[in-house]
Amino acid sequence: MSHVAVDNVHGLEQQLAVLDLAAADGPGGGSGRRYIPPHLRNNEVFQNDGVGGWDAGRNTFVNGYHDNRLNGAQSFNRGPPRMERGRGGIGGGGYRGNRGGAFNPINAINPMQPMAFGGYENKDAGGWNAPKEPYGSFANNRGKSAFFNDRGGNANRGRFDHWAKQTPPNERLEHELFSGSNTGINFEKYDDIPVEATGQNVPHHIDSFQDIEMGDIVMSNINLTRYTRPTPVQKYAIPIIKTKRDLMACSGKTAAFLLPILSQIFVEGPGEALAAAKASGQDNGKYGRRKQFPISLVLAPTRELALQIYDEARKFSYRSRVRPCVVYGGADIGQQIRELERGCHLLVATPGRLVDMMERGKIGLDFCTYLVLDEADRMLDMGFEPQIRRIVEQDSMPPKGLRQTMMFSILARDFLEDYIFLAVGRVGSTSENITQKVVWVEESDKRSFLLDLLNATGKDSLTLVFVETKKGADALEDFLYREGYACTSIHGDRSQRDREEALSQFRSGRCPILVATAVAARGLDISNVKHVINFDLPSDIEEYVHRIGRTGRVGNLGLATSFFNDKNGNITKDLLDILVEAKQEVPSWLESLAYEHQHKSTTRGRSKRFSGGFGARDYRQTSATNNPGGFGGRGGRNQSVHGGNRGFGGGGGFGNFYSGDGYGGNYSHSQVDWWGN
DNA sequence: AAAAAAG
Repeated sequence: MSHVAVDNVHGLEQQLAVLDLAAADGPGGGSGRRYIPPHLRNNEVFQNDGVGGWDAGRNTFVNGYHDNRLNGAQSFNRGPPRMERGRGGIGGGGYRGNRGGAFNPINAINPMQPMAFGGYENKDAGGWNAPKEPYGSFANNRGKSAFFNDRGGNANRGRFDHWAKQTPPNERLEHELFSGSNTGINFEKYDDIPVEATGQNVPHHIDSFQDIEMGDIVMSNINLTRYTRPTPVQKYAIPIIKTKRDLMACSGKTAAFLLPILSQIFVEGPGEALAAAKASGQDNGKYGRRKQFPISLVLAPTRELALQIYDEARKFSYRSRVRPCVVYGGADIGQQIRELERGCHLLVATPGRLVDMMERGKIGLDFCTYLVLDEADRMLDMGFEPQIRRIVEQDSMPPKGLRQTMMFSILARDFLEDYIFLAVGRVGSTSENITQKVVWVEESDKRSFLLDLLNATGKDSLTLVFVETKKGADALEDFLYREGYACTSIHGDRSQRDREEALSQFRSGRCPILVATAVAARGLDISNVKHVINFDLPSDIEEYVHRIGRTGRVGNLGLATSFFNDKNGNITKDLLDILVEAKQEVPSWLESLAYEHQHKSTTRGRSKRFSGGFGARDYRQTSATNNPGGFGGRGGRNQSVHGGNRGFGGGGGFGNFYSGDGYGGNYSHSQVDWWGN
């Protein structure tokens, strides 16, 4: 049980200190001279249309949600969601509420600053624009009273400020949540990671968690998790999200979005969502009781990842009134429904189960103003597009611009509005803290080669073995088991219970060898994986990068060994690129193979997802065209720009994204996978 | 010739 003194002295001065107020042309500025990456150019915000998004409907807010749901077409009339209200800044508009205002020089002042003038004099804007920062010095009372006045006398509304107060500690829960600590993290490595943010009015990044006011609850939980300093993504993402901007980032640690979202929820309270949930509780509809209206939704591609995010959310919402929930397939839905019914403010979900829940009337997204798509590219690859559109666009979720959307991948800008693009160099993928080895191993030799590797590995270090098929995973696990190794496996044909059991046995070290399919490649954060073995190489380089990213986490050293043979021709070139980029040893045979392969294959098609209307192609085509400055391109080398998660070379800056030598030659990724998809 | 996710 630890007590954390949160030093509120940091408030405004600290924030001002980190703001680059003087530099209108700097990262915080909005000068027209600033480079606007092509993927942002068509954004309506830059077209100065001066039409205020929901302004038209602003006065028609009717202090309730029932009305809105009946006339779905007029969703703008439901009144601005929470995030719009405090949008403040000076000069009234607030960033999104006044699109033309993006070019107003006054907005060059960083919106992160909790300014309290502006919204007040404007009667019309009053309630929404008045900051309600309980932490911001002078914003306090005025902001709140304006808020209350505007809302009328709904009793529920008045309670929101309690959400910023810590609830009493619970020793047992605290131990459960925080005892598995992260140890041995080499944070120094982080400081080398380059980050580039593009977009209008990019808030200044923070250098420590104390640099931005996140409130007692969040700060206390940060301390309990022993996160000493923010990762590069967090340094940038936290202020961006706190200033209510949409965000697209190549990679993200869960905390990069959870911390600022929770912090905002604590500040702003449940708003309509609470009222709606309460009303729903009294309304025994067709499907029974209680529809929940989460304030924030996090979508993830795999069940295990959803679970992991949920676990993090539980930590960061400890001692608060926010109740996180998770829903995913393969588990008892009744149990999940009962959990939901106990209250759900932040929902983590896999798409399929969420749609199910929505259809059962258990979840309403009407007041979901924070949407996170984790591993969005992966979800689209996996064919979740219809379900995601169903969730995001074809139901009651506030439209973009009225909600805040954070996406960790570079696809699907359909869902974003006036966003900031964060390009973050990777830690622990192709960076130098992973030693990547590629060895030529014929199919028939793989097993014995694997045994050699396992024998050479220390008994207590974790080894993750990737195979390409579920069948292959079972077979290899059997084999290893018969050979006397403590191992387990995870793949999509195993029951959810077995999957979770396998993961926990692996994590705990009871089974230090895990044989896995792609299900375990992304996002899973298992500390202490010393060795990733690609028993079968994937056909997609992105998948490769994610797999090896399971080792060398958070600055630790890791080893990745890949078995290569003539079945892996399709990945040769990209693999070579990755090795070079990460300054790894390149076997000479791989180099010559890549050369041959390049001259063999002539026309390459595009994979499905490039034609999916998500703007992905636009981005990819253009992303390599310009170097926004500061991170010199590498010129000459033909880097693949494929895949948002292929950040930037370990120490090499931003070469492969903004190669500076034009689009054409950079587009080298094999667009057709092994199965011609 | 596959994996993932709803059941």
